[in-house]
Amino acid sequence: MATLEEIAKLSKVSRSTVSRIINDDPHVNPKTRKRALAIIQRLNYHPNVAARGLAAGRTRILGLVIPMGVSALFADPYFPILIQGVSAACNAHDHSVMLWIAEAEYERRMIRQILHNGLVDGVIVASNLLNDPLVDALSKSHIPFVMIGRNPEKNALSYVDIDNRCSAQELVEYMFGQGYRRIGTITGPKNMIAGMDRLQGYLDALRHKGIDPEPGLMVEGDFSEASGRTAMQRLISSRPDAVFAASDSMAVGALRALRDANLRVPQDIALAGFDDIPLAAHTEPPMTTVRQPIQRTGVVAAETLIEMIETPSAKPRRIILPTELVIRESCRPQTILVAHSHAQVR
Amino acid sequence: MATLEEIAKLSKVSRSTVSRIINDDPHVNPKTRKRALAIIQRLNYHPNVAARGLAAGRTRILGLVIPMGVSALFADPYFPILIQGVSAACNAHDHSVMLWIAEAEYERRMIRQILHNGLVDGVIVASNLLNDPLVDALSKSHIPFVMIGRNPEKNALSYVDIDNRCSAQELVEYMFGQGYRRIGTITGPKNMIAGMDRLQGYLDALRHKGIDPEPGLMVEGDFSEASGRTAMQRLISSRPDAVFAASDSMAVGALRALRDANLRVPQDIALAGFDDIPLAAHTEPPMTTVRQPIQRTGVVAAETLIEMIETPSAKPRRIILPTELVIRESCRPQTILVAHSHAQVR
DNA sequence: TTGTATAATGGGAGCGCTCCCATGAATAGC
DNA sequence: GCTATTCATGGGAGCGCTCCCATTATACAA
Repeated sequence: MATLEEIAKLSKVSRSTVSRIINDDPHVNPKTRKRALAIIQRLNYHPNVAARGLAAGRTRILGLVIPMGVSALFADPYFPILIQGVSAACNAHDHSVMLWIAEAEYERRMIRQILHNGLVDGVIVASNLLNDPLVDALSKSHIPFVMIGRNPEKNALSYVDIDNRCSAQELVEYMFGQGYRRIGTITGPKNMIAGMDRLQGYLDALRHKGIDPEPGLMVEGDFSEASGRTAMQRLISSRPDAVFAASDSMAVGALRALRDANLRVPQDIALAGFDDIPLAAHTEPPMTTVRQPIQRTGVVAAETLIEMIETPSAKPRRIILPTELVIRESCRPQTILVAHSHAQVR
Repeated sequence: MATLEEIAKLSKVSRSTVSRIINDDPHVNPKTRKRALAIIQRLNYHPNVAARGLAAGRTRILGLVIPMGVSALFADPYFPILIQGVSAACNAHDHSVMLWIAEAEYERRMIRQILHNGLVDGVIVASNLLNDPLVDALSKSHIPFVMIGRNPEKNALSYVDIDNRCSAQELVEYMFGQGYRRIGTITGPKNMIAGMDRLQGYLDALRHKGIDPEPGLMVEGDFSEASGRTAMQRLISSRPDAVFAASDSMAVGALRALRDANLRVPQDIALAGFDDIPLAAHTEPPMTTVRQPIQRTGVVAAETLIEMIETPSAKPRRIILPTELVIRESCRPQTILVAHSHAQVR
């Protein structure tokens, strides 16, 4: 494995000059640069990342932390797509990504490691939990980081998010617009911000319509398909004419519960989800939902973080990405049902 | 951020002694060790990974490379679960994982980076392509690596895999045992080893039964749901009484095609898949399939790699993990159909 | 010509660690 | 009691880079 010094010797210049060349320093004679570059190419030289990190304090590595309360989280394609976005952006900006899947068991050690081993230039925290100890530790440190999903208690931190509340409100108002009146909801878990925001959006829509929320029409789930199914089974007795599930996975579960109960969608009970996972377009009937730009979220988070690392400034960056209401057949009065329309509003 | 030297000063010993302590070297007086350990704890000291990597040539970081021909690969939960397995094993063995999602666009640069930047101690390659240039490059280097899925052309390399061929054969023979006679197959793509092996298993089962393969009963897919659907549409005209799809995702697509054609499963055409993704248990009817231990594959790959790094030896490790035939309702003659049985053989 | 910017380059120091060798103290063997 | 042996520890060198300062070469104005 070649070193700077070897390249220097072969190109008959000093170590320093070669260093300037590989770091795109303008203070190098073009002829010298060209000559050295040829040698670099020929020897397939790549600077040693560890040495670079040690000397410059910069590694071009971003940390990505994914929570892992339940391993079932990976049944949902959200995190895989997010990871892919982060990775793509890192590739494009010549960075690498270090992945930590946070198992509670190793959490404390992992936090210490992330904070103190000096390997990553910054961290993306895809934890949407309230009170994440990693976020606390990180904000006390000087390491740049961005969260995926904002935290209402820590509004002074950088984040990339969507407007869960407004998006949910918009969807539920669309459902009202379709003529549904008794709209129930399957919520996300209480300790997850996104879930609570979507519930707020649902409540906003009801209030707007002058309708009092009914406890029997609001059942808690945990974003999983299984929980959606159970929740729907309980909801049926309250006789809603439509149900808004706070995630597509739960909506799919709900769909199954309705099929088991021999109820037709949307004729007997209409259904809508949230996320627009790939499956949502292929359920029977296809699911009306809110598309959130998952991959884009990853890309923007990585790019924002790199920017923060390169041009440090005190002020946190708060980014809200737009969502899109996706209208399909699961939530449409029978009379205007057209086969597989993919019209989208907003 | 504390350094070794600082810890040394505070504990009134030398840098070397502290280094021995954090590396569990036995040649240290227990009292000295205890004293220094207290300081280390108090200052929350963690050795700098870059410095360590530079000095010792070992970083305790494993690289994980995932191919990314189609971004749709992530719709399938295979890779997420694999990643999780690798990550879990790394956590347990105090290693970290560097994730590279190989986009063709950056492939060459990525290969160089992996090989030459000296950051990872070893690499796990989850590419099941024939002729992966990364595998070529890696085998010319001295970097330890293991492949997920073996490569028939490079049998001298280390890998973790399942026996795709035998598992497929066993499944198809089970289908014959259920009384089906005209069994078709939807294969994986031609350049993927796992797909070709499963096709071989199908052919083995036919030969065993003395049945000549029929071109019209073998249609190529690409492991995706969409391709399964298309393939099934073409298969229908050949009038099979059962179809073996080389992945559950394709089986799900096939199921949709059959539903569209108003054919019942398993009464009109029986269906079986491969992988046992979570969805397979929840299709209508639930899917008969072969369960492969995906997470376990990741764990074993990581552990094997760590072992290879720690005790280098010339000989490659080849590991085949067991699979399990999972019998559900999609492939069972109507007469013996019982609701939601989860019996499993082998 | 002399002086003074400016460009191009070289070399030392040092990032935080590990590894090796040297040293001194304690213990054992005769 | 004196030399071997073991144990505990210290300090130098060096991993491959970046950063800073010094030096030399070149250009341009006075």
